[in-house]
Amino acid sequence: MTLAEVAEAAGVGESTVSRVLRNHGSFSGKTRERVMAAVERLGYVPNRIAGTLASTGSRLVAFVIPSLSNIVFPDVLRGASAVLEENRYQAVFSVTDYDPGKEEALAAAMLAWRPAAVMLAGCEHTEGTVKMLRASGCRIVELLDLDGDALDIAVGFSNRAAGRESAAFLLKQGYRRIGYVGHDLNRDTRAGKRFSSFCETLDAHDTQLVAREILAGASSVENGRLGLERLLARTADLDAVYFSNDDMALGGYFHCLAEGIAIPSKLAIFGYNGLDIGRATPQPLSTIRTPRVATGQIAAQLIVANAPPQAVDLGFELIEGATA
Amino acid sequence: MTLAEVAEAAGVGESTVSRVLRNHGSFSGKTRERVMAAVERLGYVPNRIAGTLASTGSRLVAFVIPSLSNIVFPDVLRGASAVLEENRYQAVFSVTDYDPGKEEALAAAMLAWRPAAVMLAGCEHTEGTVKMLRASGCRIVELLDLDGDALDIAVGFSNRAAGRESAAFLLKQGYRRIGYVGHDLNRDTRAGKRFSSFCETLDAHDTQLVAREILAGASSVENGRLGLERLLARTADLDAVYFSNDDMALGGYFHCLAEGIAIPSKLAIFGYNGLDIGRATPQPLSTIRTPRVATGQIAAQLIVANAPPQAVDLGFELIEGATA
DNA sequence: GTGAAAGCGCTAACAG
DNA sequence: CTGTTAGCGCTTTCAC
Repeated sequence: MTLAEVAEAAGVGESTVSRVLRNHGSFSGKTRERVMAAVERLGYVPNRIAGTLASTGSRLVAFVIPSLSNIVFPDVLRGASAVLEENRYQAVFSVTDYDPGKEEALAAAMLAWRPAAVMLAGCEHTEGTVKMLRASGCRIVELLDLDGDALDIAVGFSNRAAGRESAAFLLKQGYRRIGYVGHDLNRDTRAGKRFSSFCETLDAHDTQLVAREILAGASSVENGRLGLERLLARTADLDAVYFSNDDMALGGYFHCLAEGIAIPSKLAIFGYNGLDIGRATPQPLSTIRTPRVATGQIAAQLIVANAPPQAVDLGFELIEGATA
Repeated sequence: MTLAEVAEAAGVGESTVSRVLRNHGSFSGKTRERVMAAVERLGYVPNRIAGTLASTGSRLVAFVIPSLSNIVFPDVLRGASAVLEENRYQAVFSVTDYDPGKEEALAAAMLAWRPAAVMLAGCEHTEGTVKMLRASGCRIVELLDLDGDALDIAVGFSNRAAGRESAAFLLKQGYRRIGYVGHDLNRDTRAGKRFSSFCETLDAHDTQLVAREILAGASSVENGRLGLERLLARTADLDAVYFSNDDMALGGYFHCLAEGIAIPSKLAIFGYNGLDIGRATPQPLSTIRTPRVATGQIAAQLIVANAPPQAVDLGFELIEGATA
């Protein structure tokens, strides 16, 4: 079923059908009726592959994301896909597993589809990725990390600022024996940035991080629980623990519940992300809420509008729960 | 940058470049070297849009999923995308928000990209969707619900069986005053199936569901907590509550922790999905673990292998935690 | 307001 | 083993 067949059935030329279907250019009301009737009758579905090839720009938007397990990225996709669908754009994605080499390979594969934009997490990429992206001519959007130079458009917030504010908050609350439980920071560079600026802020207030426990692998509730258990086994006199994110923090929280460790009087817990679940726990989790869905929305809007290069800082919000 | 330019630079014909790049057909080692050198030098990235149009089948796989908030679907995507990436397929997706009408519209939009397969959640679709899908000639994969007639390929398990086994388990454990807390079942038809077969199983054992609380909107931890609170306010003497899924069940669990309701002696809690977080709570959650990632993997494998129509039952596993 | 024709960049016969 | 050629199904001038 092709456009030519529809044209034939409607008794008009191909270009007329094309104009009517895209509602672009001029045609009479009667022509429109006849074309639409034929389309309906034949059950014609335009071929966007052919359309994209023939026209200049595509309406594909490519997402190259580190993970689908970490709810952060589905949240971003969710925000973006709503906007893209409204504007007849199509989202395509692939998952790098936090591997910069894989990111490069997948970005290359994406570019082969000639997307209108490529959206990536963060601003740390291999040289090859950057070069390729730059050469591609398509729009580049870097998400969730404003601590670095943007290639084109960047939407998100500063992870360094998040780490800093977390430290400042814990200090303000009077905690001084602070520990850290995190996941693989080499891969998750945004968590790494939060951690290093957290430590710098402590230093600036003449406080040192007392102990840290870094778990291999991705962040998870189970790793958070295990991490805190290990940390406390080594260092008993902590008064607060900063976690790499809410998943980890929830694990720590559960450990305390299970062991009867009073929160926050005996031990304070602070996370990152502001997941909904943290507001439903017996004690609301103290954390930083990040604009994940909004990041996706804004990023998509900028692409749809073909906005000029820019960095959009959506900020974040410190949530003073009951755990710190 | 086109294939023609590469051919020119390498001093060979276009089809030769095409053959080398796809590693298909025959060519000499020297030709290969020369072509690859030119590709490298020019930074050529093949245009898959053109390639797809010219060849017969595409390597796009379209996912039309209800939600990205419910971790079930990112899990399925995760399993599928790993397999698809290995096989040089590309995943595209859109989100229906559990709206069958939107599913139809989005499926139509997907079909315009002439994907190799369309993957949908469940086997309940509008007549229009079914007709369109059938007419499209592309492979159809229905995921996570085997209780119905499959259009082509189906991968997942029986939600009715899950509801049945959940009820049987609670009865076996001696619970008789059983309640239910769920989210919008009209939209999430799979949760609806679990619930109805849960009730049927109780009936078959001369037990009636004592009370139910259905919350509008999507499942969430907060709704679970709120739902149990409301349910208990109306009906105090329950001994067990079945939740529409683990998110809801965790909310109920948190409510009990917060209110000092002893679990499971005073009230038992049973969920569905087997999320990892349920194993890290102070008491492991009793639930049914579903093969979400595997569903995506198998579905993708069947498409890549161009397998014949079939229904693949991956089953599920009842996890006897400490909450029921 | 409408149609004819020339591509978009690639693949797939088909000769050689 | 390699080059030539004819499309894939659509969009886009450009006449009419």
